[in-house]
Amino acid sequence: MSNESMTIGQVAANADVHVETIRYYQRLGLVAEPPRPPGSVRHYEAGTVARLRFIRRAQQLGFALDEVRNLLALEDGQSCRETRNLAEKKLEVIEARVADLQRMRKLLKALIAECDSGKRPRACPIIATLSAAR
Amino acid sequence: MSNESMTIGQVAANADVHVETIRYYQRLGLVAEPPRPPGSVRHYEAGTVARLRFIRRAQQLGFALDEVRNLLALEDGQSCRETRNLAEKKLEVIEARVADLQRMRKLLKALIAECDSGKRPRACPIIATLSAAR
DNA sequence: TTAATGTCCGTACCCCACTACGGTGTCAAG
DNA sequence: CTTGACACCGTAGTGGGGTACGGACATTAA
Repeated sequence: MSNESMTIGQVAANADVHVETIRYYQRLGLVAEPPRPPGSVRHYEAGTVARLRFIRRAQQLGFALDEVRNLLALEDGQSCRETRNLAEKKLEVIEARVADLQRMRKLLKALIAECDSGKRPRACPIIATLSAAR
Repeated sequence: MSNESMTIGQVAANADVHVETIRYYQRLGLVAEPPRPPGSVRHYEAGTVARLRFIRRAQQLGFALDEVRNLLALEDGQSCRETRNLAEKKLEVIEARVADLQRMRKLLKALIAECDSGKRPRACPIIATLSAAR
């Protein structure tokens, strides 16, 4: 199934992306476009599937395609330090986002509880609190 | 500075968004467009600034404008019970988002730590992990 | 050998969240 | 009362990340 040579459709099925997405990535230079044998279709090696999975995973980690391009560039360069730095920056972004969400979550929970207690003023106090300048 | 009546430019400066963004939100119905006095410009009350800050904040938390619209409905809503239910749904959304981010965070942290441990085989563990078949 | 399915390729289109442009109207300082 | 910044308004363009379309060619199952 994932032998030496696959069609783009087989690659797509294996990597769980659409054919058009592969072509899109080729246009962006994230995936190589193998030469087309005259009078035939392009043949892809199994490594392409791994590369596509790499892209998907990196995206799931919050990397934009532009950042993924950098990660892919490091794949050959074996520069672990640079890769680590990219990952660390991403980690900071994610942690800040989590902290923000946790604050909002806490607030929502408290406000829902307050709603339930019935001892609220006239208007629902939820957004009044959420809207407060931080 | 944030008195009774402000121009759209003052609102924008206070909320740290562009004037055009306010107009865009008005087109989307996220922000009300006050009546235009004949032969004059529109006047905004200070609450608009809070509303814009709320939108920005919710966006930073990863809510799309469409979801923000629902959040804002809490503010505009009259029925406390409905409001409470919306809040509870949003709480679920937030908790799911936190869980997602925590997964990313954990993975990234582990990978960074592995990088730092120096006992890495040959290749960068981050690249190796991203490359691995799922 | 022929019909169905898949590939190739360019171009166009989609959604989202803005951002820019350009012409006219309003306002306030000098 | 002019000048320059700002407001108004419609329309168009941008960037990210794809998705859809359509005609010509290739491959495969029947």
